[in-house]
Amino acid sequence: MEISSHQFHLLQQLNEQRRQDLFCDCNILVEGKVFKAHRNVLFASSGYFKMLLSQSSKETTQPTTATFQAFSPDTFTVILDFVYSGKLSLTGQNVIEVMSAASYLQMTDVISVCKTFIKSSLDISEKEKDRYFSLSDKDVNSNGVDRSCLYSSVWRAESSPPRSHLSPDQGTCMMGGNTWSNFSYYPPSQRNAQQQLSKHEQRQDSVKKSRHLGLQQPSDIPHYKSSKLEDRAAEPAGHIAQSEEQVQIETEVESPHVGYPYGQGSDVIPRSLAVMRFKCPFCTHVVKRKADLKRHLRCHTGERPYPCEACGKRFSRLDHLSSHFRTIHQACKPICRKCKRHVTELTGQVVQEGTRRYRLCNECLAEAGIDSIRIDLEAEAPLEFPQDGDKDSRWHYGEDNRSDVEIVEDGSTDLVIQQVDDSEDEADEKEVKPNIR
DNA sequence: CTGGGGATGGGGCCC
DNA sequence: CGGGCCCCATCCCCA
Repeated sequence: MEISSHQFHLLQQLNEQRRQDLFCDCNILVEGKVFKAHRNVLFASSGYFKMLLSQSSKETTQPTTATFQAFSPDTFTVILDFVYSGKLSLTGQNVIEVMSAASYLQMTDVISVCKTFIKSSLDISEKEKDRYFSLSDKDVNSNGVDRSCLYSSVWRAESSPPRSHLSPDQGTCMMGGNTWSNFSYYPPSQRNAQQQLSKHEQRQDSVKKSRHLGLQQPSDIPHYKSSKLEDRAAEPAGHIAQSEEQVQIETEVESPHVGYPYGQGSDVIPRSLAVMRFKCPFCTHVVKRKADLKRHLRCHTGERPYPCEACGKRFSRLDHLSSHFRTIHQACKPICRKCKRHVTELTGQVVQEGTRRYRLCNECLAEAGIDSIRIDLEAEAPLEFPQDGDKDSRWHYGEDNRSDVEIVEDGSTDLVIQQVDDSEDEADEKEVKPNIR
C-alpha cells in the first residue's frame, strides 16, 4: 500500500527544517549570502553537490560549506526553493540565469524546465495568431499581472509542455494537478545527461579564452558573448520588462493604410495586409519567421546541437558546422594556404595536421621541407560524423573539446600529406560526413 | 602597433 | 520547417 502524499509531506517537512535551520549541515555561500540546507537533499538533487559532497571530508559532524560566484543569491533562492518544494519560479527575466545555474549545478530537470519555458515561448496558438497584439510598453505592462510561472517539479513524459503562460490574457500560472505536482525521480535518460554535464564540469578548468566558444561556462550564459549581445544584456531593466513578454506577434501594415495605431482598430486590418512578426523575449530582435526566431534563441540559450566529430567543437547551426568542416577538415579550397595560388591535384597536395587539412602547392611543400613525410592513410583515423538523431540529447553549455583539439592540432608530429585528388576527396566527404550535404 | 586574412557567428531569405 | 547559401560583423592570429 502506498500513501501518495508521503513524498510531498516528507519534502514539506524537510523544507520546514531548512527554514528553521534544523539539522542543516551544509552552508552555501552565494555572493556573500549564506543559505543553509541539508547535505542529503542537495546530494539527491544536484550532480554538482553529489560530486562535491562525495569528494568532501567524510567527517559529517562538521558542516560543509560551498561557495558560488557564478550566479546571484536570487537565482540560488529559486533553485533551492525548487529543491525543497518541487516548484520552480521561472520568469522571462530569470530563466536564463536559472538555467545557467542549473547547468552549473547539474540539475537536468531544472534545465529541461527552463528549456521548455524558452521553447514554449515559440509555441503560439493559431487562436493567438488571429489576434492583434500590441507591442507598446503600455499594453504589455497594462495587464498588471505577474507573468512568472511556477513549474512543479518534473513533468511526466506524456504530459505536454506548458503553453498557457504565453497568453497575454493570462497572468500567474500554476502548473498544478497530479501530473505536475508529483515529485519525480530522474529518468534514466536524464541521468545520462547528468553524467555528460558532470564531464563538462570536470572540463571547466581547461576552458580556453577563445571568444568563439564564448558560452564555455555556465556562468557565461546570461552574460552573452559578442559585444552585440553584451550591449543587449546591458540594456536597462525597462527594456527587459518590455521583452519579458514571451513572444509577441507584431502585425505590421504594409499597405498605404499605415495610420492604424497600435492597440486599436486592429480588427479591421485585413489579414492579407498584415505581416506576422516574432519578437525575441530576451532582446529587441524581431524576425518574420518562427524558425528564424528559434534559431535566434540559440544565441541566448547557448544551445549548440551540432558537434563536429572531427574536433569536438560545437555549433549552433548546421550550416556553420558544415562550413567549418569543409574549411578546417576537408581542405575544400583549391588554394595553397601559404602562397594563396590556385592548386590542382597535379600542382599541390593536401596536408593534414591533426584533424586540420589544407592544401599546399608543391613549391611551398618543398620549401617547408615536409614533402618527405610518408603518407599513411591506412593508419589514419577516419573523421567520422555522428548520424542525425542525437543532436537534441547531446547539447549542453560549455561542452568544449577545444583544449584537446588544440593539443592535437598543434602537434607537428601529426603532419600527414595526402595527394590532392578531388574525386577521392568527394568520396571521402560522403564517407566521412554523412550528415553534411 | 597595424593591417590583412581566416574563422566564426548571426541575420535574411530562398528552396 | 529545416537545410543551405549569402552577406556582414567581429574577433583572433600573424606577418
